[in-house]
Amino acid sequence: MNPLDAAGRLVRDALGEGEICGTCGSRVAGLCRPLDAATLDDVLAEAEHVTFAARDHLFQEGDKAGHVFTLVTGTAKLVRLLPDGREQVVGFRFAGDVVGYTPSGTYPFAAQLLTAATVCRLDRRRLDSLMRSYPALERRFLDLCIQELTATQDQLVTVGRRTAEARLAAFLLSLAESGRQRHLPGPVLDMPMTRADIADFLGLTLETVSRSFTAFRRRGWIREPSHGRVELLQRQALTELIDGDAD
Amino acid sequence: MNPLDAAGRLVRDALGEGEICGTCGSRVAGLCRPLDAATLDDVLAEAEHVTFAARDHLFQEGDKAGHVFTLVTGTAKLVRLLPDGREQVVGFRFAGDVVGYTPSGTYPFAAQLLTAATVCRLDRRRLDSLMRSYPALERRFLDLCIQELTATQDQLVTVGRRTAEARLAAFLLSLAESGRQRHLPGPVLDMPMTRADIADFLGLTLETVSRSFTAFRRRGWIREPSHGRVELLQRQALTELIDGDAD
DNA sequence: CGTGTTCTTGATGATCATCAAAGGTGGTGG
DNA sequence: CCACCACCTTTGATGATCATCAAGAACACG
Repeated sequence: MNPLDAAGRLVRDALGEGEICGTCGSRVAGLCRPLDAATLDDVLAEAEHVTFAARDHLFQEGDKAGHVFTLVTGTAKLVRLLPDGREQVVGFRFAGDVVGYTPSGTYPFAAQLLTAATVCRLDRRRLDSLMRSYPALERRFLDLCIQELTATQDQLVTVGRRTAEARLAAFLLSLAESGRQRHLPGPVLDMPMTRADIADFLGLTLETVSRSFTAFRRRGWIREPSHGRVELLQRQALTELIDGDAD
Repeated sequence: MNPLDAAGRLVRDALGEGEICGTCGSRVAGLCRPLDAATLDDVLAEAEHVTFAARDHLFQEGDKAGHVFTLVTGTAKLVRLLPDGREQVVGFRFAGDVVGYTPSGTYPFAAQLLTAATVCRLDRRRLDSLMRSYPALERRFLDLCIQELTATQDQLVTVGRRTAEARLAAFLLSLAESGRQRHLPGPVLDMPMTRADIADFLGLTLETVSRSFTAFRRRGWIREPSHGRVELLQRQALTELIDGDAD
């Protein structure tokens, strides 16, 4: 299970890819797909299409949960804050993923963009009434949520029981899996997150992450052709590190 | 958020407590409450009432997900296995909690009992057809799942960013919160898990957990009147450890 | 071209894992 | 009822992993 994007991916897979959104001209949000054409129009009339700059927040932890977002382009991190100001990244979200659905009144984490992005934003009350009309939509969210729960449990295993290098290996492989799920071809992966973001995701310091990257590079396991990109040259080695370095 | 039992607790809170199950004579499973009397009878006719011994498994990781369980009495741990045989405990479940709902075909983790237990077991297909008839039931599961997701994210923060003692403090406080939610009065908490179970939950070794318990005892923060019980004498100190020791 | 951010690398030390052994507790059967 | 045994817990000694502190290099951006 891929801790990075199981949630969004599930919707995407279940709903099909590559659809063109009648309203915003980009790939249809995972949310809309199970609706018939008339209702789809209805929903999309309500959905706003907004652009954000890198580092903007879609919402802060504790904000009133007024919207559900779908990333059309760009990447975001989901962050929980600690009392002392440090952060734990609880997940990353990519183009096509749904962000910010919660039945409670406030968001339990912040969503901050790593890149400039365009999002489809749907009013929360509108979605709730849609869910009442279309139980299939609710079912979709349940499936999505359980996938995400499973992914978070996987991440708990990684953070709780693996060495620094094994954690990074798990991260890189999940990043590759995430790209594969989005049908992104080619061996080179986009990696818009900084070493600090990765460290906050893996429960490490940025120095340790950097050293692990260096180690992988020196061993010829990965290549970084440019800033923000990686290529996995020895997946087998990364996999063995995860399975074996656990003891 | 309490990582121990948010899932079960939510259902319990939403559905009320202390109901007597017409079929099994014990507190009604959270699942059944939103149903009208006729349907409730219908469901309970299908539910089996089973007893297990301590250390029995309700199911193993990867088993076909044939049933949903509600703990009537007893405590269970939810466990993911690593390739080398070590475990990560992803949660604990107490009387009244629901265990083992997953939309996928197999359980993503094992559920092993810490104590002897009685459970209400409901066939998965039966539940699915019920959910089709009663969207409110599905909604219940969605709320429950998001609560559990939030709890798991909290646990990720604890395991990823806190010291050994702060992790144990967080565990003890969540145990107390869990007892409070179940309306268990009195200052002394049941703690049926071993040091090894706690270690596997917190991403530590059992020795480190034991040393932290000893440290708390010496400082007068906790008391263990007997095996399997704790009393928190200085919650304030435990809370400050969590908030402050994070840096 | 300069400035701020990110990344790398090194030196040092703290936290926690590991290895080891002994004391405690509960359960079982003689 | 006692004794034995398995399991759990505690405590100590040692060392590895990773955090911290520090400084310089590479890079992006204006």
